[in-house]
Amino acid sequence: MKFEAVTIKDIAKALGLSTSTVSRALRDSYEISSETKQIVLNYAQKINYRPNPIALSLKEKRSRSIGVIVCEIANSYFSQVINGIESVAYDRGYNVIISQSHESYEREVLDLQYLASRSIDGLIISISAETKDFKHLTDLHKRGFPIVFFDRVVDEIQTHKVVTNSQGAYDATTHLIRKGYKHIANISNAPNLLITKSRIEGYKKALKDNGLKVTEDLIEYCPHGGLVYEEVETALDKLMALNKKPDAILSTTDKITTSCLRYFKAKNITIPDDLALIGFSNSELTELLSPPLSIVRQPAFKMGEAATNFLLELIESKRPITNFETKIMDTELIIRQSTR
Amino acid sequence: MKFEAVTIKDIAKALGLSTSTVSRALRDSYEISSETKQIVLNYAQKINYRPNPIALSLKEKRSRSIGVIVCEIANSYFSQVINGIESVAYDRGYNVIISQSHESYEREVLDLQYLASRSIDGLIISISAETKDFKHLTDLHKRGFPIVFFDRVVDEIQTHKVVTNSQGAYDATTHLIRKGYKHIANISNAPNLLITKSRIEGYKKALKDNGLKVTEDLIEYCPHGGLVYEEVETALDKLMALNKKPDAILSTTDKITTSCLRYFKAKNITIPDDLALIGFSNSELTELLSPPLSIVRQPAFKMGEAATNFLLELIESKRPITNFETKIMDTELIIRQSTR
DNA sequence: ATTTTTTACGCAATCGTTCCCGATAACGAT
DNA sequence: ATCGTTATCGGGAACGATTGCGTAAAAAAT
Repeated sequence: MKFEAVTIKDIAKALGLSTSTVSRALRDSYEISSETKQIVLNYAQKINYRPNPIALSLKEKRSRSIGVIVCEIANSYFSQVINGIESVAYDRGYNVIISQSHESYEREVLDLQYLASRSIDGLIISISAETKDFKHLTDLHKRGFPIVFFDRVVDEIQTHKVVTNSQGAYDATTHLIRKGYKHIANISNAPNLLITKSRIEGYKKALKDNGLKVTEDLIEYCPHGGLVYEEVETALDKLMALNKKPDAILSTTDKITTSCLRYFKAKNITIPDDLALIGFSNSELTELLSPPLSIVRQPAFKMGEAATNFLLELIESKRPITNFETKIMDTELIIRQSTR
Repeated sequence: MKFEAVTIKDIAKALGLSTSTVSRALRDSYEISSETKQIVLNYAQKINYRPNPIALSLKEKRSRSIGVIVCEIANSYFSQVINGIESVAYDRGYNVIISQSHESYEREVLDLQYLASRSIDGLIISISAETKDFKHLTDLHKRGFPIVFFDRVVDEIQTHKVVTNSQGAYDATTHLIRKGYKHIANISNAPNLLITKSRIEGYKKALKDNGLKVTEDLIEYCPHGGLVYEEVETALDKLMALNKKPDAILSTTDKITTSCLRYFKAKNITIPDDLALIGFSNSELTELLSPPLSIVRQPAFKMGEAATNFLLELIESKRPITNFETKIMDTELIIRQSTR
């Protein structure tokens, strides 16, 4: 069942004009008499004419839509980022097409192929935890395709980026130390990711600044970003089996944080009595959890806005941009009962 | 900065062929000799040719993309539905463009205008809580535009729909009654929505079936679907100010359920000792909440899949479909400690 | 050897829109 | 009366891809 819409030709035929005249009348060109304009405008209004965006895209070589690739939209952080992206895009007349990589490199490559063949004008991406090879991105980037990274960025590609700093992990760790915890474990995303490195760096620096030793055994990674519960379970099993068990845990992603909570609940480990827990999270439910969770919150919405502004600057710039910016945003530390 | 991609013309020119030959070679037409095919295929591969989907869309009068309008994607239920939509759409070679109404009628109309002018082949929508006038939808529908409703459907538009039945509210209410609660309040979405009516119907039927009286004072509505916390607060204030205070609460949307929890926490009302709470929710954190929440869970992912299959059937059907189906799906009752 | 068929390709229209050129008329200036 | 100017509009190419139709040469049939 096809849906036939009104075209400029229909108007032209009905009014006995040429398509050029109708087109110009609709665009309020000086070349068209005001009477003709009125006739065309009235008729277009009457039959509810809408320009065909596809024809326009073909002509203008731009689709006015941008692609977004994230691992999961059913994740508070990413859905908030997408809200930020959408709000800016909407204001500037762009469509947003969202794809999910589900933390799979293969799927990310497919998503990109799917989006990149000119149906989008630019891309905002947070790479999957699996992604170690960036050829799919560098290829596009080298050919001048506008890309902006956020959250999980790629170091070797020179473009605009939006990230949070290592201060969040630093502050969280410092907070734990001040509360008297001494064996602070860190459970993070895949080790190849820059945000993982950055957050572990913040964690380590806080330890050193407070005269505590860094123990590599206390650092665990989740290669799939905690998307599968079992990898968090394995990591925590290892931590809990240590001779010197941790007395506090810092988790550096949304998904891992709640998985930790699930684990401790299953094992009947009481927080914060047996163990303190603080984690990165953008969920709005953390204060309603048992116990209310101390968290590091990222300015997700603002990060989405910033990334989109960056991308639209790249897309709409007349000449190639070589002066790239990395926007580093502050996190917010919210102390509740899980670290008391 | 524009991004120039390879076209069929570039291949034709480079190989000294016509565009038709190249096109046919790429489509493996029988009219082209196997040697020519090989040459074209190799060259296309080498320069990484991708057909321009916009040109194809213009020619075929279809964009292979579908629009989705929901109130919020940062909502467990809707993000899970979107996952279901995406998985089917992806398999069938369709793009998904997501818009959020933020429970605003005005925004919903704008979103629709934005999407509908032929850049999408069909629409999957759950209308906003504010929407009482359906002209924007009926107009499109009358012109043969494929629309599928889910969750918040529109009665007067004849098309495929995907909903859950009133059994969820019935089961939840029955469960409360069995647990000995006698004054069960109901706090729901906007009264104009069909799902609100259906869920209240299930609630009332359960009361009657168990010999309890329906008290209209115990039913409260949130005109904005609980998107603003204050309306839930107002509703609960009213319920708590009743002479005969409720001893249990049934909330029928995700957002309202967690808002209830937030309210009771703020007021130091203990669940389930002071009051029992059961609510519709698709959040994965409900079992980690304080207390673990009894919930009615909707098969969100499956609903998204079903809606998409319906829509693609409408889109890809050769002749108009007049035999519309409403798929009614079962909810799942999960009992935890908030109703003990 | 001639006709017919097959093979393998090109031409040009098409989708809806814009925009570069022309074209035509009216009008004033010379 | 002729020319230049201006106002107003139409023709047609272009965007990238597909496809019906035409046609040359080669192959097959007569």
